[in-house]
Amino acid sequence: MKLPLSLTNPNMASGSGSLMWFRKGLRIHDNPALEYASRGSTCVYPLFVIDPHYMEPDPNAFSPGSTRAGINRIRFLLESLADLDSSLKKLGSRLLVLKGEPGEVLIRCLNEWDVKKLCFEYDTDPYYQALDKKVKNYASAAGIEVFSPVSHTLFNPADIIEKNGGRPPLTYQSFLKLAGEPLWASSPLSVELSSIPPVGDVGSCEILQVPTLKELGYVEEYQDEFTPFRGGESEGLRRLRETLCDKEWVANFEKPKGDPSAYIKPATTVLSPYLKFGCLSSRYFYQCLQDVYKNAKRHSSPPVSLVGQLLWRDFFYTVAFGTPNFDKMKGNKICKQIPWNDDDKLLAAWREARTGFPWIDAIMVQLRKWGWMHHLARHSVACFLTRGDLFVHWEKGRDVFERLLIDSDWAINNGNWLWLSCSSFFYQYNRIYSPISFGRKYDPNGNYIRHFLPILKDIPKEYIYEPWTAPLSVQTKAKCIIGRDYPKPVVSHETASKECKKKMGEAYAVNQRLNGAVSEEDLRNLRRKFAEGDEEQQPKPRRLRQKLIN
DNA sequence: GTTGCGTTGCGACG
DNA sequence: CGTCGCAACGCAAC
Repeated sequence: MKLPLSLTNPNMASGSGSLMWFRKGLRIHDNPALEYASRGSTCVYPLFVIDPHYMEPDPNAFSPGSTRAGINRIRFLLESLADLDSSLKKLGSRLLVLKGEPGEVLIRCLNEWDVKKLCFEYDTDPYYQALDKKVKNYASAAGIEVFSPVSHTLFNPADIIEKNGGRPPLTYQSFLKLAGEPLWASSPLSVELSSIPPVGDVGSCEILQVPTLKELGYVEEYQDEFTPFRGGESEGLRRLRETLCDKEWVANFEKPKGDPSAYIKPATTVLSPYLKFGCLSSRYFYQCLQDVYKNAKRHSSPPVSLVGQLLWRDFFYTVAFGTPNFDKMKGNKICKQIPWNDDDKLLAAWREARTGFPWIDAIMVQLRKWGWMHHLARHSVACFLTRGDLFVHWEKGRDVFERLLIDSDWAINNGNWLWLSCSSFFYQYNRIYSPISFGRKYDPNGNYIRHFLPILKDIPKEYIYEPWTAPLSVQTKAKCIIGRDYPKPVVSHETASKECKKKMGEAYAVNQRLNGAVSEEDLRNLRRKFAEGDEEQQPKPRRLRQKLIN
């Protein structure tokens, strides 16, 4: 589609055009790349490339969505793009949407369009590191200036790593010390942009509108509940302003004190998806929080305060950037080598919300339907899957979160799975969240469970966290027979958690003895040892035992 | 080598 | 609601 003449630049031949490449950073406010692209340019091409792998339906995925993302996050992204387009239009521009492999599309655009400057936000994720290198090399060789500022995080991860002698800090406290105050802490950020130069001639490129889910090929889903969180900068800023209204709450926020079972009004800001896509600038958020603190009698501090949460985000970005194979166990220097089991049945039960533990299953339903759940709820299910009960590999759980969360962020998601599985950062594997009592402590009546698992809605509160203990008469009356209408628990928490602790202890001992250089064979030996331990507890029939030995 | 500390465990007790 | 014992990890500072 050709653009209307009014949006093309008549002085193209003699002009200096800029290409503003949006990826994350889907915002107008505090966007240094966009600002630089606009300054002194006769035309600006604001571009977003739709990568079919990320956006188009994959019928083989375990949930509705593409190969890489669940439908809730795709929807959030489309809403963010539509909002960005509408904001750009108010400034005399528009969003140019193209489809294809992003690197190839970019290079075609650089070739065809009048571009002297290529501007995009710097990104530390491995995917973008590889992609950007390719694009940067091409642009430089073509004599195009590349401007790629750090504006997604408070600090430049590379600076922190350099300050620490080339290694990323591995504790939050050491990160805080290195980081200090950000340089821009008390200087004004560019929050308003009054206009953007018009879009230049797009030649033969086929420019699309921001597509709808339907246009991407998604049929109307049977899902009865979608994420209640709408994407976009406007919505992110609205949510921020709404949060900031309650100054008392903002000033005294303490993360661990939040209620994971609160879903009508979540106990946290739910700004994470906006930060993830850069609909909200973390730096602007930081400055708003400092403003509130300045005028408050007292306020909380990192790590538990709201500013502390932004610093956690930077902490994980920094460690992730400075750690090769951060998203894997093998080849990851900071990750304990643990012989996780490979039980796809247990994984599926967890993923499909049929572990038989209502607290765990309700959280997994909320994840599926909303793409968001409270931080402590994430802890509960992550601990349960890995070191707490099922002893399934954290990478498997990470994959499920990465797909389904609307706020899933490569560095933070991997960092938290390393944390919760006691593979890195946190090592007190005795501290296990109980799938029964942890939720009950916040929500004794089980309202959260009743909402997300309506099959259990008439189970009396005495049994709602462990319905398999309810007498059959109670189950009948509640129209929910355990084992028929709702599953029996996949494990006994008491014995499973005890086993997990023992396994973690033995795995830790091997890691210590070999100073982290644990081989494939060492892991196999541990697995064999664990299997023998299992047999002692529950002797298998001789036939089966023979089979195991062979 | 020792000590103190670490965003968010559980259960008992007051 | 807070404190304690439980059992006990690795990292960082000394």
